[in-house]
Amino acid sequence: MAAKRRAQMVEETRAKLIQAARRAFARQGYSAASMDDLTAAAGLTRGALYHNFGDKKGLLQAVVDQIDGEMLERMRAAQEHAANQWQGLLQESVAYIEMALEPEIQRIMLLDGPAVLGDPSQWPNQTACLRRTESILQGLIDDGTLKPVDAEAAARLINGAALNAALWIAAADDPQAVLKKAVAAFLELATGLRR
Amino acid sequence: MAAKRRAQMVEETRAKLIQAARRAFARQGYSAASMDDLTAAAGLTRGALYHNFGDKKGLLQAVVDQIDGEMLERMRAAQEHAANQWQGLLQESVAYIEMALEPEIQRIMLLDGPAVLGDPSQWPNQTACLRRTESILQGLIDDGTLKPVDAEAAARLINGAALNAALWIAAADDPQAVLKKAVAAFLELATGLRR
DNA sequence: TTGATTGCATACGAAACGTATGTTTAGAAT
DNA sequence: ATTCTAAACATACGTTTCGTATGCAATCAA
Repeated sequence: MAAKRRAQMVEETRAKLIQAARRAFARQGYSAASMDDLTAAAGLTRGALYHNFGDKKGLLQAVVDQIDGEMLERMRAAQEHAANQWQGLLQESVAYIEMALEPEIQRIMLLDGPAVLGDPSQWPNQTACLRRTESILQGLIDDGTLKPVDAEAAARLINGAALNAALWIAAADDPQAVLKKAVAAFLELATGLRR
Repeated sequence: MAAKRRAQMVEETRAKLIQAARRAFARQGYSAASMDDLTAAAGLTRGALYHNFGDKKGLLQAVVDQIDGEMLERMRAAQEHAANQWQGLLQESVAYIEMALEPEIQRIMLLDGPAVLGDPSQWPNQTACLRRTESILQGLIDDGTLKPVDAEAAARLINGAALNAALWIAAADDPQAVLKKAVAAFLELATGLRR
Protein backbone atom coordinates (compact mmCIF):
# COMPACT_ATOMS: atom_id res chain seq x y z
CA MET A 1 0.00 0.00 0.00
CA ALA A 2 1.44 3.29 -1.07
CA ALA A 3 1.92 5.77 1.74
CA LYS A 4 -0.56 8.56 1.25
CA ARG A 5 0.44 12.16 1.60
CA ARG A 6 -0.61 13.79 4.80
CA ALA A 7 -2.91 16.40 3.33
CA GLN A 8 -4.60 13.71 1.31
CA MET A 9 -5.38 11.66 4.38
CA VAL A 10 -6.89 14.68 6.07
CA GLU A 11 -9.10 15.28 3.08
CA GLU A 12 -10.21 11.67 3.20
CA THR A 13 -11.13 11.97 6.84
CA ARG A 14 -13.07 15.13 6.24
CA ALA A 15 -14.85 13.57 3.29
CA LYS A 16 -15.81 10.49 5.27
CA LEU A 17 -17.19 12.58 8.10
CA ILE A 18 -19.15 14.84 5.79
CA GLN A 19 -20.52 11.82 3.98
CA ALA A 20 -21.66 10.19 7.21
CA ALA A 21 -23.10 13.47 8.42
CA ARG A 22 -25.12 13.91 5.26
CA ARG A 23 -26.79 10.59 5.81
CA ALA A 24 -27.33 11.05 9.51
CA PHE A 25 -28.66 14.59 9.22
CA ALA A 26 -30.91 13.66 6.34
CA ARG A 27 -32.36 10.60 8.06
CA GLN A 28 -32.69 11.70 11.65
CA GLY A 29 -32.47 15.47 11.48
CA TYR A 30 -29.69 17.60 12.86
CA SER A 31 -30.54 17.59 16.55
CA ALA A 32 -31.42 13.91 16.74
CA ALA A 33 -28.22 12.86 15.03
CA SER A 34 -25.65 11.69 17.56
CA MET A 35 -22.03 12.61 17.03
CA ASP A 36 -20.93 9.30 18.50
CA ASP A 37 -23.04 7.24 16.13
CA LEU A 38 -22.20 9.46 13.19
CA THR A 39 -18.45 9.26 13.64
CA ALA A 40 -18.58 5.56 14.39
CA ALA A 41 -20.39 5.01 11.09
CA ALA A 42 -17.48 6.75 9.42
CA GLY A 43 -15.02 4.52 11.23
CA LEU A 44 -13.75 7.36 13.41
CA THR A 45 -14.47 9.01 16.74
CA ARG A 46 -15.60 12.39 17.95
CA GLY A 47 -11.99 13.41 18.27
CA ALA A 48 -11.63 13.59 14.51
CA LEU A 49 -14.80 15.61 14.31
CA TYR A 50 -13.87 18.29 16.76
CA HIS A 51 -10.39 18.46 15.35
CA ASN A 52 -11.59 19.06 11.81
CA PHE A 53 -14.82 20.98 12.23
CA GLY A 54 -14.74 22.60 15.65
CA ASP A 55 -18.24 21.64 16.70
CA LYS A 56 -21.48 20.14 15.51
CA LYS A 57 -22.54 23.33 13.79
CA GLY A 58 -19.25 23.43 11.93
CA LEU A 59 -19.92 19.99 10.54
CA LEU A 60 -23.38 21.01 9.41
CA GLN A 61 -21.88 24.07 7.77
CA ALA A 62 -19.48 21.86 5.82
CA VAL A 63 -22.32 19.59 4.74
CA VAL A 64 -24.40 22.56 3.69
CA ASP A 65 -21.54 24.01 1.67
CA GLN A 66 -21.05 20.75 -0.16
CA ILE A 67 -24.71 20.33 -1.05
CA ASP A 68 -24.95 23.97 -1.97
CA GLY A 69 -22.18 23.55 -4.49
CA GLU A 70 -23.91 20.57 -6.02
CA MET A 71 -27.17 22.47 -6.29
CA LEU A 72 -25.50 25.41 -7.96
CA GLU A 73 -23.91 23.10 -10.48
CA ARG A 74 -27.22 21.42 -11.27
CA MET A 75 -28.93 24.74 -11.75
CA ARG A 76 -26.25 25.81 -14.17
CA ALA A 77 -26.70 22.61 -16.09
CA ALA A 78 -30.46 23.05 -16.26
CA GLN A 79 -30.12 26.49 -17.81
CA GLU A 80 -27.39 25.57 -20.22
CA HIS A 81 -29.45 24.63 -23.25
CA ALA A 82 -32.21 27.18 -22.90
CA ALA A 83 -33.37 29.09 -25.96
CA ASN A 84 -32.95 32.46 -24.24
CA GLN A 85 -32.19 34.06 -20.91
CA TRP A 86 -35.79 34.21 -19.79
CA GLN A 87 -36.33 30.53 -20.52
CA GLY A 88 -33.05 29.78 -18.80
CA LEU A 89 -34.20 31.52 -15.67
CA LEU A 90 -37.44 29.58 -15.63
CA GLN A 91 -35.66 26.29 -16.17
CA GLU A 92 -33.31 27.03 -13.34
CA SER A 93 -36.22 27.72 -11.05
CA VAL A 94 -37.95 24.53 -12.07
CA ALA A 95 -34.74 22.63 -11.45
CA TYR A 96 -34.62 24.19 -8.00
CA ILE A 97 -38.14 23.05 -7.28
CA GLU A 98 -37.32 19.53 -8.39
CA MET A 99 -34.17 19.36 -6.32
CA ALA A 100 -36.02 20.43 -3.24
CA LEU A 101 -38.08 17.29 -3.57
CA GLU A 102 -35.18 15.18 -2.42
CA PRO A 103 -35.48 14.41 1.29
CA GLU A 104 -31.82 15.13 1.92
CA ILE A 105 -32.05 18.63 0.48
CA GLN A 106 -35.36 19.26 2.17
CA ARG A 107 -34.22 18.28 5.60
CA ILE A 108 -30.72 19.71 5.58
CA MET A 109 -30.98 22.76 3.36
CA LEU A 110 -34.54 23.89 3.90
CA LEU A 111 -35.39 22.90 7.45
CA ASP A 112 -32.44 22.31 9.75
CA GLY A 113 -29.96 24.53 7.95
CA PRO A 114 -31.83 27.79 8.40
CA ALA A 115 -32.82 26.91 11.95
CA VAL A 116 -29.27 26.15 13.06
CA LEU A 117 -27.14 28.39 10.86
CA GLY A 118 -29.53 31.28 10.42
CA ASP A 119 -30.75 33.09 7.33
CA PRO A 120 -29.72 31.07 4.27
CA SER A 121 -29.14 34.20 2.21
CA GLN A 122 -26.07 34.83 4.36
CA TRP A 123 -24.49 31.51 3.42
CA PRO A 124 -21.56 31.89 1.05
CA ASN A 125 -22.80 29.60 -1.69
CA GLN A 126 -26.44 30.42 -1.38
CA THR A 127 -25.62 34.00 -2.18
CA ALA A 128 -23.69 32.79 -5.20
CA CYS A 129 -26.77 30.91 -6.34
CA LEU A 130 -28.95 33.90 -5.67
CA ARG A 131 -26.56 36.31 -7.35
CA ARG A 132 -26.78 34.18 -10.46
CA THR A 133 -30.54 34.54 -10.58
CA GLU A 134 -30.21 38.20 -9.80
CA SER A 135 -27.71 38.91 -12.57
CA ILE A 136 -29.84 37.10 -15.12
CA LEU A 137 -32.82 39.15 -13.99
CA GLN A 138 -30.81 42.35 -14.20
CA GLY A 139 -29.85 41.53 -17.75
CA LEU A 140 -33.47 40.95 -18.66
CA ILE A 141 -34.46 44.21 -17.02
CA ASP A 142 -31.77 46.10 -18.90
CA ASP A 143 -32.76 44.74 -22.29
CA GLY A 144 -36.38 45.63 -21.66
CA THR A 145 -37.78 42.13 -21.31
CA LEU A 146 -38.80 42.72 -17.71
CA LYS A 147 -40.32 45.58 -15.76
CA PRO A 148 -37.83 47.85 -14.00
CA VAL A 149 -38.12 46.25 -10.57
CA ASP A 150 -35.30 45.75 -8.09
CA ALA A 151 -33.40 42.74 -9.32
CA GLU A 152 -32.41 41.39 -5.94
CA ALA A 153 -35.93 41.71 -4.62
CA ALA A 154 -37.32 39.87 -7.62
CA ALA A 155 -34.70 37.15 -7.30
CA ARG A 156 -35.59 36.54 -3.69
CA LEU A 157 -39.30 36.47 -4.36
CA ILE A 158 -38.85 33.95 -7.15
CA ASN A 159 -36.58 31.79 -5.05
CA GLY A 160 -38.99 31.94 -2.14
CA ALA A 161 -41.93 30.96 -4.28
CA ALA A 162 -39.99 28.05 -5.72
CA LEU A 163 -38.84 26.96 -2.30
CA ASN A 164 -42.31 26.93 -0.84
CA ALA A 165 -43.61 25.10 -3.83
CA ALA A 166 -41.00 22.44 -3.23
CA LEU A 167 -41.97 22.04 0.40
CA TRP A 168 -45.56 21.67 -0.61
CA ILE A 169 -44.81 19.10 -3.25
CA ALA A 170 -42.65 17.04 -0.97
CA ALA A 171 -45.38 16.77 1.64
CA ALA A 172 -48.06 15.90 -0.88
CA ASP A 173 -49.59 12.48 -1.34
CA ASP A 174 -49.05 12.58 -5.08
CA PRO A 175 -45.86 14.61 -5.60
CA GLN A 176 -45.81 14.26 -9.37
CA ALA A 177 -49.33 15.62 -9.84
CA VAL A 178 -48.69 18.47 -7.45
CA LEU A 179 -45.40 19.23 -9.15
CA LYS A 180 -47.18 19.84 -12.41
CA LYS A 181 -49.70 22.20 -10.83
CA ALA A 182 -46.99 24.06 -8.99
CA VAL A 183 -44.81 24.52 -12.04
CA ALA A 184 -47.77 25.71 -14.09
CA ALA A 185 -48.76 28.28 -11.50
CA PHE A 186 -45.16 29.32 -11.07
CA LEU A 187 -44.70 30.02 -14.74
CA GLU A 188 -47.85 32.14 -14.78
CA LEU A 189 -46.81 34.04 -11.69
CA ALA A 190 -43.39 34.74 -13.13
CA THR A 191 -44.93 36.50 -16.13
CA GLY A 192 -45.87 39.26 -13.72
CA LEU A 193 -42.32 40.47 -14.04
CA ARG A 194 -42.51 40.81 -17.80
CA ARG A 195 -43.12 44.16 -19.29
CA MET B 1 -59.13 35.51 47.65
CA ALA B 2 -61.92 33.93 45.74
CA ALA B 3 -61.39 30.25 45.08
CA LYS B 4 -60.85 29.83 41.40
CA ARG B 5 -62.50 27.05 39.49
CA ARG B 6 -60.24 24.17 38.70
CA ALA B 7 -60.38 24.42 34.97
CA GLN B 8 -59.61 28.08 35.22
CA MET B 9 -56.47 27.45 37.20
CA VAL B 10 -55.31 24.92 34.66
CA GLU B 11 -55.81 27.44 31.92
CA GLU B 12 -53.77 29.93 33.88
CA THR B 13 -50.81 27.61 34.24
CA ARG B 14 -50.97 26.69 30.60
CA ALA B 15 -51.05 30.35 29.67
CA LYS B 16 -48.12 31.13 31.95
CA LEU B 17 -46.06 28.33 30.47
CA ILE B 18 -46.88 29.28 26.90
CA GLN B 19 -46.04 32.88 27.67
CA ALA B 20 -42.68 31.97 29.16
CA ALA B 21 -41.98 29.61 26.29
CA ARG B 22 -42.68 32.32 23.71
CA ARG B 23 -40.07 34.52 25.25
CA ALA B 24 -37.50 31.77 25.75
CA PHE B 25 -37.93 30.28 22.29
CA ALA B 26 -37.83 33.72 20.67
CA ARG B 27 -34.73 34.87 22.54
CA GLN B 28 -32.61 31.73 22.66
CA GLY B 29 -34.12 29.51 20.01
CA TYR B 30 -35.92 26.24 20.61
CA SER B 31 -33.03 23.92 21.23
CA ALA B 32 -31.07 26.31 23.42
CA ALA B 33 -34.05 27.05 25.64
CA SER B 34 -33.89 25.06 28.86
CA MET B 35 -37.09 23.62 30.24
CA ASP B 36 -35.86 24.16 33.76
CA ASP B 37 -35.17 27.85 33.24
CA LEU B 38 -38.32 28.31 31.22
CA THR B 39 -40.64 26.82 33.81
CA ALA B 40 -38.85 28.58 36.64
CA ALA B 41 -39.45 31.89 34.89
CA ALA B 42 -43.14 31.01 34.91
CA GLY B 43 -43.02 30.21 38.62
CA LEU B 44 -43.47 26.49 38.02
CA THR B 45 -41.40 23.35 37.42
CA ARG B 46 -40.98 20.81 34.68
CA GLY B 47 -43.68 18.73 36.30
CA ALA B 48 -46.34 21.18 35.18
CA LEU B 49 -44.87 21.22 31.73
CA TYR B 50 -44.85 17.50 31.11
CA HIS B 51 -48.27 17.17 32.64
CA ASN B 52 -49.82 19.76 30.37
CA PHE B 53 -47.91 19.42 27.14
CA GLY B 54 -46.35 15.97 27.09
CA ASP B 55 -42.90 17.03 25.94
CA LYS B 56 -40.90 19.94 24.65
CA LYS B 57 -42.29 19.61 21.17
CA GLY B 58 -45.81 19.72 22.56
CA LEU B 59 -45.06 23.02 24.20
CA LEU B 60 -43.67 24.43 20.96
CA GLN B 61 -46.78 23.24 19.16
CA ALA B 62 -48.95 25.13 21.64
CA VAL B 63 -46.86 28.27 21.20
CA VAL B 64 -47.04 27.95 17.44
CA ASP B 65 -50.80 27.53 17.55
CA GLN B 66 -51.20 30.65 19.64
CA ILE B 67 -49.04 32.82 17.41
CA ASP B 68 -50.69 31.35 14.34
CA GLY B 69 -54.06 32.45 15.60
CA GLU B 70 -52.80 35.96 16.20
CA MET B 71 -51.33 36.14 12.72
CA LEU B 72 -54.55 34.99 11.13
CA GLU B 73 -56.45 37.66 13.01
CA ARG B 74 -54.05 40.36 11.93
CA MET B 75 -54.27 39.30 8.32
CA ARG B 76 -58.03 39.45 8.47
CA ALA B 77 -57.83 42.94 9.92
CA ALA B 78 -55.44 44.08 7.20
CA GLN B 79 -57.81 42.98 4.48
CA GLU B 80 -60.95 44.33 6.11
CA HIS B 81 -61.08 47.77 4.55
CA ALA B 82 -59.80 46.94 1.12
CA ALA B 83 -61.56 48.36 -1.92
CA ASN B 84 -61.91 44.95 -3.55
CA GLN B 85 -60.90 41.34 -3.17
CA TRP B 86 -57.74 41.68 -5.19
CA GLN B 87 -56.56 44.64 -3.14
CA GLY B 88 -57.51 42.74 0.00
CA LEU B 89 -55.34 39.85 -1.00
CA LEU B 90 -52.37 42.09 -1.64
CA GLN B 91 -52.85 43.89 1.66
CA GLU B 92 -52.96 40.58 3.47
CA SER B 93 -49.72 39.56 1.87
CA VAL B 94 -48.04 42.82 2.76
CA ALA B 95 -49.27 42.42 6.32
CA TYR B 96 -47.72 38.96 6.34
CA ILE B 97 -44.40 40.35 5.19
CA GLU B 98 -44.50 42.99 7.89
CA MET B 99 -45.35 40.50 10.61
CA ALA B 100 -42.46 38.31 9.66
CA LEU B 101 -40.18 41.19 10.54
CA GLU B 102 -40.80 40.57 14.23
CA PRO B 103 -38.02 38.47 15.73
CA GLU B 104 -40.45 36.32 17.66
CA ILE B 105 -42.35 35.33 14.55
CA GLN B 106 -39.16 34.86 12.57
CA ARG B 107 -37.50 32.61 15.03
CA ILE B 108 -40.46 30.54 16.18
CA MET B 109 -42.69 30.39 13.12
CA LEU B 110 -40.22 30.53 10.27
CA LEU B 111 -37.07 28.87 11.57
CA ASP B 112 -37.52 26.58 14.54
CA GLY B 113 -41.13 25.67 13.93
CA PRO B 114 -40.62 24.02 10.56
CA ALA B 115 -37.40 22.35 11.68
CA VAL B 116 -38.96 20.78 14.77
CA LEU B 117 -42.58 20.25 13.79
CA GLY B 118 -42.13 19.64 10.08
CA ASP B 119 -43.83 21.17 7.09
CA PRO B 120 -45.79 24.22 8.25
CA SER B 121 -48.55 23.61 5.75
CA GLN B 122 -49.56 20.63 7.85
CA TRP B 123 -50.14 22.73 10.96
CA PRO B 124 -53.81 23.17 11.80
CA ASN B 125 -53.89 26.94 11.85
CA GLN B 126 -51.40 27.53 9.10
CA THR B 127 -53.71 25.68 6.78
CA ALA B 128 -56.51 27.93 7.96
CA CYS B 129 -54.44 30.94 7.03
CA LEU B 130 -53.53 29.40 3.73
CA ARG B 131 -57.08 28.31 3.00
CA ARG B 132 -58.14 31.91 3.40
CA THR B 133 -55.71 33.07 0.75
CA GLU B 134 -56.71 30.15 -1.40
CA SER B 135 -60.42 30.84 -1.18
CA ILE B 136 -59.93 34.50 -2.03
CA LEU B 137 -57.86 33.44 -5.02
CA GLN B 138 -60.49 30.95 -6.08
CA GLY B 139 -63.10 33.66 -5.97
CA LEU B 140 -60.97 35.90 -8.15
CA ILE B 141 -60.36 33.07 -10.57
CA ASP B 142 -64.06 32.31 -10.79
CA ASP B 143 -65.05 35.90 -11.50
CA GLY B 144 -62.44 36.15 -14.21
CA THR B 145 -60.05 38.54 -12.51
CA LEU B 146 -57.28 35.97 -12.46
CA LYS B 147 -55.98 33.37 -14.85
CA PRO B 148 -57.37 29.85 -14.35
CA VAL B 149 -54.43 28.50 -12.34
CA ASP B 150 -54.64 26.08 -9.45
CA ALA B 151 -55.72 28.17 -6.47
CA GLU B 152 -53.81 26.22 -3.85
CA ALA B 153 -50.63 26.32 -5.88
CA ALA B 154 -50.93 30.03 -6.38
CA ALA B 155 -51.64 30.59 -2.71
CA ARG B 156 -48.53 28.71 -1.71
CA LEU B 157 -46.34 30.50 -4.20
CA ILE B 158 -47.56 33.88 -3.01
CA ASN B 159 -47.07 32.92 0.61
CA GLY B 160 -43.62 31.60 -0.10
CA ALA B 161 -42.58 34.72 -1.92
CA ALA B 162 -43.83 36.87 0.92
CA LEU B 163 -42.10 34.71 3.46
CA ASN B 164 -38.76 34.87 1.75
CA ALA B 165 -39.11 38.60 1.32
CA ALA B 166 -39.66 38.87 5.04
CA LEU B 167 -36.55 36.86 5.84
CA TRP B 168 -34.56 39.05 3.53
CA ILE B 169 -35.87 42.25 5.03
CA ALA B 170 -35.24 41.11 8.55
CA ALA B 171 -31.59 40.36 7.81
CA ALA B 172 -31.02 43.61 5.96
CA ASP B 173 -29.06 46.57 7.26
CA ASP B 174 -31.83 49.00 6.39
CA PRO B 175 -35.06 47.03 6.80
CA GLN B 176 -37.34 49.91 5.92
CA ALA B 177 -35.69 50.61 2.60
CA VAL B 178 -35.60 46.95 1.70
CA LEU B 179 -39.22 46.57 2.73
CA LYS B 180 -40.23 49.14 0.15
CA LYS B 181 -38.28 47.42 -2.62
CA ALA B 182 -39.66 44.03 -1.67
CA VAL B 183 -43.27 45.18 -1.57
CA ALA B 184 -42.89 46.93 -4.92
CA ALA B 185 -41.46 43.85 -6.57
CA PHE B 186 -44.04 41.65 -4.90
CA LEU B 187 -46.93 43.70 -6.25
CA GLU B 188 -45.49 43.49 -9.75
CA LEU B 189 -44.91 39.77 -9.49
CA ALA B 190 -48.45 39.20 -8.28
CA THR B 191 -49.87 40.77 -11.42
CA GLY B 192 -48.64 37.70 -13.23
CA LEU B 193 -51.73 35.95 -11.93
CA ARG B 194 -54.10 38.50 -13.48
CA ARG B 195 -55.80 37.68 -16.69
C1' DT C 1 18.47 11.23 15.47
C1' DT C 2 15.69 14.08 18.09
C1' DG C 3 12.33 17.36 19.05
C1' DA C 4 8.03 19.44 17.76
C1' DT C 5 3.71 19.51 15.67
C1' DT C 6 -0.27 17.44 13.57
C1' DG C 7 -4.08 14.06 13.57
C1' DC C 8 -6.94 11.48 16.03
C1' DA C 9 -8.59 8.53 20.20
C1' DT C 10 -10.00 8.29 24.97
C1' DA C 11 -11.55 10.03 29.37
C1' DC C 12 -14.15 13.33 31.84
C1' DG C 13 -17.52 16.88 33.36
C1' DA C 14 -21.65 19.55 32.68
C1' DA C 15 -26.16 20.11 31.08
C1' DA C 16 -30.65 18.78 29.53
C1' DC C 17 -34.53 15.78 28.56
C1' DG C 18 -37.88 12.50 29.96
C1' DT C 19 -39.67 9.38 33.54
C1' DA C 20 -40.87 7.71 37.86
C1' DT C 21 -42.38 8.76 42.14
C1' DG C 22 -44.24 11.65 45.81
C1' DT C 23 -47.63 15.25 47.70
C1' DT C 24 -51.41 18.22 47.79
C1' DT C 25 -56.01 19.50 46.73
C1' DA C 26 -60.54 19.50 44.36
C1' DG C 27 -64.79 16.87 43.77
C1' DA C 28 -67.52 12.65 43.86
C1' DA C 29 -69.68 9.04 46.27
C1' DT C 30 -71.67 7.11 50.17
C1' DA D 1 -69.52 14.87 56.97
C1' DT D 2 -66.22 11.50 55.72
C1' DT D 3 -63.70 8.88 52.62
C1' DC D 4 -61.90 7.97 48.35
C1' DT D 5 -60.23 8.93 43.74
C1' DA D 6 -57.85 11.31 40.49
C1' DA D 7 -55.98 15.46 38.72
C1' DA D 8 -52.27 18.99 39.09
C1' DC D 9 -47.93 19.83 40.10
C1' DA D 10 -43.12 19.16 42.54
C1' DT D 11 -38.95 16.50 43.23
C1' DA D 12 -35.44 13.05 42.36
C1' DC D 13 -33.11 10.20 39.23
C1' DG D 14 -31.09 7.90 35.06
C1' DT D 15 -29.69 8.33 30.41
C1' DT D 16 -27.90 10.66 26.69
C1' DT D 17 -25.17 14.03 24.47
C1' DC D 18 -22.09 17.74 23.72
C1' DG D 19 -17.63 19.95 24.25
C1' DT D 20 -13.02 19.93 26.41
C1' DA D 21 -8.91 18.17 28.23
C1' DT D 22 -5.60 14.89 27.94
C1' DG D 23 -2.82 11.18 25.77
C1' DC D 24 -0.53 8.71 22.01
C1' DA D 25 1.32 7.79 17.49
C1' DA D 26 3.00 9.31 13.12
C1' DT D 27 5.21 12.74 10.32
C1' DC D 28 8.18 16.55 9.27
C1' DA D 29 12.10 19.84 10.52
C1' DA D 30 16.55 20.62 12.16
